Amino acid sequence: MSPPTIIDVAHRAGVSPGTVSNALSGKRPVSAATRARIEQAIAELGYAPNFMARGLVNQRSHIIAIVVTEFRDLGFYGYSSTLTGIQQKATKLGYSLMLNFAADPTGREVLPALNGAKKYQADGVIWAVHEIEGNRDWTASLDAAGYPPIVHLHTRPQPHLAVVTIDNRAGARLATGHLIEQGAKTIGIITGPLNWWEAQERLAGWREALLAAGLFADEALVAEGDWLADSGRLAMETLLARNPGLDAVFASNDTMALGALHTAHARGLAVPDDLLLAGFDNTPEAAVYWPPLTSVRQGLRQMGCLAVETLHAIIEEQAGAPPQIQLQPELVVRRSSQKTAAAA
Amino acid sequence: MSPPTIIDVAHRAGVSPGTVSNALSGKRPVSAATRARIEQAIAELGYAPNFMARGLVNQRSHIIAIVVTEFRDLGFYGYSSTLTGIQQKATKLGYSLMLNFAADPTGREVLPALNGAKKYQADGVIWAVHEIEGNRDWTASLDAAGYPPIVHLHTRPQPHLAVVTIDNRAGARLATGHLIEQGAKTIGIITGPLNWWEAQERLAGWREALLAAGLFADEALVAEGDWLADSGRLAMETLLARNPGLDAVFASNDTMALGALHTAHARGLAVPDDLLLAGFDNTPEAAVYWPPLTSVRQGLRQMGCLAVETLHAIIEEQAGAPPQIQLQPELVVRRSSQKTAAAA
DNA sequence: TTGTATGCGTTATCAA
DNA sequence: TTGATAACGCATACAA
Repeated sequence: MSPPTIIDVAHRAGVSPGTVSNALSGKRPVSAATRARIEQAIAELGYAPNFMARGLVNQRSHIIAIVVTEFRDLGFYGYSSTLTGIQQKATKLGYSLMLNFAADPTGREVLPALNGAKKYQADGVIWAVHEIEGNRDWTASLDAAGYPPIVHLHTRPQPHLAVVTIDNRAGARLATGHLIEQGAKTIGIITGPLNWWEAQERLAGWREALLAAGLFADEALVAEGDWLADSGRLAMETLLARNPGLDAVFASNDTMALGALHTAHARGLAVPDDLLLAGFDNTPEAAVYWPPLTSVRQGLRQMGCLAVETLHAIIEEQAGAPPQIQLQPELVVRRSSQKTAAAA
Repeated sequence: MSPPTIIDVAHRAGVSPGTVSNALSGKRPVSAATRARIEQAIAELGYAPNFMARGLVNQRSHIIAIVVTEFRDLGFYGYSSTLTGIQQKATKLGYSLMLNFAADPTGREVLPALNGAKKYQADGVIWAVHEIEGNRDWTASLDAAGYPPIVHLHTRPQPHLAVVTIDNRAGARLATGHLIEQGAKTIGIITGPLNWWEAQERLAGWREALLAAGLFADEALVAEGDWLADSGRLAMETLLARNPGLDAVFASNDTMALGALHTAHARGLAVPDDLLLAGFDNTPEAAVYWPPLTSVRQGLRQMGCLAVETLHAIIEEQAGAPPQIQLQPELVVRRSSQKTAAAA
């Protein structure tokens, strides 16, 4: 009843288990005749290797553990896109993926997730929890020995960590700079939760772009959201109430931009004629918002790929100092930010 | 350098490995004194059990493999929501999650994904690939022996399979019936790709509701989309062109409804005053569309929970005949479908 | 080119 | 209540 083992195959093929192992791995030569007999036996028995046993002796599980946070987070556009990139590269390199969940994104309770990876002897970990306040502090105090190597996503580059991330600040500069070029003078920002590193970076990018253009980054132009659409709706209300001359808004993600559009519609404000708008993420839906939304494209799939490649290099001990990779986003211009464009 | 083993702990605590194992599992009594020494040794060494070794002897990996399809699919609202439910229940029952990808959603090439689960001796599989044409046919011919038990999602109930699914037809009936109640006479539908089972079901539900109300389900009222927003935009164009009297549309998911709204805006059609609209999924964004979208809520998180519970029962051999669970969706009414409602 | 023996970390059986 | 030993399925060093 239990699945066939390498011993069953050996028995049926009339050879020793070691020979079957060699035939499968190709590490030692096996004669064509016996190889054929072995392959036939494998086919007849429906044998498949047991990776737990193999991992036990090899000290190599071929598992990459991905750590994300619970609840809504997986629904964020970012995760699914990143996961796709991770999956593709992982498959190519022969890794399987294990999904672990950190109980609380803001929490320091990282050990359960980390131990989840350790339990199954994961070869490496991709830490995809967004940096929020001190929730990366554990990296400094963790006794790295005894834990698999970790590649960090969505966090600020730090010399002692392997990090693959996106230049959020540059992205925000791109979007805000574009709004300035379109003639906007009073440009508000809807930020993410400001205890998120990425939200801070996007805010900083907005500020940098304004200063570079000689505009004043008034605090009244900053409204904090929580990444969700409804908070974008409210933040837009706030911005409009506080800034009579508001002529453009940069929303720190597309979903909040959708909320901002809602408020604009409700107030009878025409986008882009009365107000320019840009978002961040370039979700597939952004192109179909009304009006279509200018947004910042992050190379999330590529980031996933690079994370796996980086991790693989570390696992294979081909990496020197912890790699620091920062991807540059690009701006996708659509109608929401172009006053002069004719309606389609 | 290698992580501490149970033998190291035993050595340090001055007991035998078996005793340490018993102390950890609680399967045999251990004296308080030795237990204390063992726990101290564990803490000092930072010992964590090796589940691969444990799984090898127990023939129980405590792994549940989830099979989804590549690319965009994970971005669909459904998967992330379902995954959350799966994760919560799995953690509660002591399972870890492994993520496998079926190369092609329409393909019959399921063995790679299934073997991915088998390689790591997964205790069970949650097959979350949407049913498309014959992509479930393999279930009939698969030699179940040698594979872990499977619970199927997003597929039609079938006696020989364990299935947890949602009554898509009832959901579509709910939405369409509501549009009829609101006074609509000529109700179009934007379907998903019609080789998807769920798309067919939602179409059937629309048809049933129309017939029940004595309305004619004209083929001209059916426009096929591909679940993505842009296809909703185009389908809406088609419906408007073909049906001059069109006064309501049921979109088979919210994303396509967003596309439909886009077209309505572009054509200067007011929703809900000129045209009623309803969607399916009740994504978090639907409440912030302009106007807020009436939609069908599926209990996806609950579905994920139930899938794990069902699988667990089968693994523990507490299940009799393959369970067939069908969840009932509910309608969430918002402004897009209510002609009489005052604007908020 | 192939067979034999040992060990990976753990649990279970048996004896003490 | 505890210790010794075998076994899980596989890969490898060594012998043939």
